[in-house]
Amino acid sequence: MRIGSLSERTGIPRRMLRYYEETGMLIPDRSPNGYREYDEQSVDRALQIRGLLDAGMPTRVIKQVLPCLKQPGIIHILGATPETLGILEHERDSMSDRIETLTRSRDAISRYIDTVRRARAPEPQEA
Amino acid sequence: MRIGSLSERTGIPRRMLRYYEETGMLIPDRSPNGYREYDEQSVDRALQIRGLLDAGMPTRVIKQVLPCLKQPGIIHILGATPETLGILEHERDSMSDRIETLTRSRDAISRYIDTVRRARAPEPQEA
DNA sequence: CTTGACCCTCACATCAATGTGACGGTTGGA
DNA sequence: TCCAACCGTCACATTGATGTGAGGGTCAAG
Repeated sequence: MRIGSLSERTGIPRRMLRYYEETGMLIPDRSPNGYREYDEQSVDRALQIRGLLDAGMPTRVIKQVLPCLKQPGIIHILGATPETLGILEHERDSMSDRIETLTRSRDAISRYIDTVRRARAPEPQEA
Repeated sequence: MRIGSLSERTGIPRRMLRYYEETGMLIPDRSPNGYREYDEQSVDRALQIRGLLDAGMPTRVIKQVLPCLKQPGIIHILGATPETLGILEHERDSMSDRIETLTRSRDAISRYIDTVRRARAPEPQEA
């Protein structure tokens, strides 16, 4: 599919899909006329990128991390230098930290919401 | 304590602590001479802010979310308009999304690391 | 009183992620 | 043929989180 369809299906602006290519995170094929041609997989991949960016992960890291998130067999072990491995481990740990922080905060927010809800609508009210 | 100590104890640059104040996320007292005076609580609070920023949450949102993360009793329900409540719920949901994305990715990375490790350092288990 | 280690504000610089738009090519249908 | 709806690159603008440094107060110890 072309960039417009992918954009529509993912909700990610064209500009950003081009940016993803520029940073090496998501590189599409090219039609003879020069148009970007994305395969079906790109939908998931783009959304994954979107999610990681939203979670504060820089493109530089996403690029390094993405190859591990492929489904079909792990054939790309070859390219794993010890250095890359170290980076990945560090990244895994910092992701765990983020997850913890986010989880703690989210739970606190949830409790807060519940409390307010309970304090506000203990009685049956009429809309 | 003053900004230097807080900076040292949290690892957060002075510049950023001032920025936190500027954005309304962490507002210290002031000594008569104009110096910022932080209380003990500020340590946790600053780290919390740091964590949420790292997790991609913008200051604008952190500012709105922080009041819910206080420990001592929930006396600040009063200021909770239905609008704020809506924002909080939305934020809670988007945090859950981020947590999911991060967790999925982290687990994938972990599996990848394990696989590479195993392929690289054959263990005396079952050859 | 001087010095050194703090602190202040202000303002500009940087960097990554985005927005926006100019200018032009491709293609399919009225 | 011509237009509309796509697509391309290029390049500048913006925004949020930071770095950096200039110019100047505060204060305790020597």
